[in-house]
Amino acid sequence: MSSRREISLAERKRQLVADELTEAALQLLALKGFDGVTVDEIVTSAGVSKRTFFRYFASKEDVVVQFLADMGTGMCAELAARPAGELPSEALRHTVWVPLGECAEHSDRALRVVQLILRTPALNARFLERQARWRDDLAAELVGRLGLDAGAELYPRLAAGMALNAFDAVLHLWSGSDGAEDPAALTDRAFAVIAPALDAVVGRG
Amino acid sequence: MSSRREISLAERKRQLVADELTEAALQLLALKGFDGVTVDEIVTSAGVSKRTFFRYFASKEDVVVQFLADMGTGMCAELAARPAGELPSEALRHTVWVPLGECAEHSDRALRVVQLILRTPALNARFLERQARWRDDLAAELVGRLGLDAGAELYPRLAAGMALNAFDAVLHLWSGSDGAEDPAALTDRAFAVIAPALDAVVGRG
DNA sequence: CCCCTCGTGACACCGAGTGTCAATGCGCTA
DNA sequence: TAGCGCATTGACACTCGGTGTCACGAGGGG
Repeated sequence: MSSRREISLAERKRQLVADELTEAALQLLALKGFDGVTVDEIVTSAGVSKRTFFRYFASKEDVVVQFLADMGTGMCAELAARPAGELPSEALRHTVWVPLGECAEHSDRALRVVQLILRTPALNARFLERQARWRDDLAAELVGRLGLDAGAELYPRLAAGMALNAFDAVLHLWSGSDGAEDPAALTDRAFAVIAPALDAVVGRG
Repeated sequence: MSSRREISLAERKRQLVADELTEAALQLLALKGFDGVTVDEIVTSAGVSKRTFFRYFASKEDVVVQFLADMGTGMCAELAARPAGELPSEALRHTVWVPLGECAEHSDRALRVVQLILRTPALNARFLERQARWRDDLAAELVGRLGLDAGAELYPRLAAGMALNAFDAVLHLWSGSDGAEDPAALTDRAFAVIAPALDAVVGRG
């Protein structure tokens, strides 16, 4: 009977350590910048060993970028959940709004993290890597969604790329304005620009 | 009178060392993969010290990505050189074709390098970083080109992003097909998809 | 009560990247 | 031709990110 509890307990312990680590890391990184903080400082502040840090995060960048990990899966799930008949531009706009809405919600912490990521080359690179993975997932979802044959590999990839491109632009403008700009309005304006390309395919076939 | 010659000689020596380094690196990397080769192996093969390597390249990734360095400046120059009245989709299609055409030209070496970059996460990340810089440059060029005011920051960024997105998609398909796909045809098809969004702005104002 | 497993810390180690300094080569000038 | 100045290089030590290994302790099951 303890197997369920044991797993749950272990899971909670893991989560506890992970939270402690991210908390310590985010505080130090926001204070001294990404390159100004060593992993040893982080683990000393969190009270664990360096080896343990790398058991929880694959790299020093990961402790920041992991913060946005579930956004990708959330986006893909949202796209899968959109009604079948919806226009691509509408479906993708809602899809991209999932992580953006989260940012707007806890704008206090999210803004600092996003600004740290966008102004730190190493973090930005990791972020772009992650976006590339999201794009592939969204493209695959689009193929199934629109019933395209496997030969038409160009449109889904471009459509997913355009959506994430809009996502990226909104994030930059929001971060650059220190949160003054409204993400929802920016998203609407961005999708107004790209919608003609997104929806042209349904008009042609 | 020797100042010109001296500079020229020094320049040529620098170029010689750089070429030797990239040559040795590319050969080893193509053979054993990015993570399977250390910088020490490269410099031993090239006959210089490790310190010298890092005087020529900022990082181990750079020795590969630098291979595509002038592509960015070439693209920006091409966009600046396009006729003023040209539609954005046309101007950007020619812009993106500059690096693609180079790839198609020396497809033997370019293909191996591109494949190495796209399948190596660390190299891919650097490549995406570089693309982000290109996107900013292209966006700035578009602002001047279309006479947009500084307030409309959304369209130029999205347009440049879409163009580079198409560039990236073409590169992936070309690389994934081992060079079998025709880059020119892929580029045309990709821009046929995104053109409605690219040119909508001139129809509206 | 013993065993087994899992998480952790400690330690050594590798590889990327940097700072520093001495030596070398080369053009220039007296 | 001798000497000066500048740029490039090699050698070395060092920091830091990241990994492999092992021994230890806690906790749970037989």
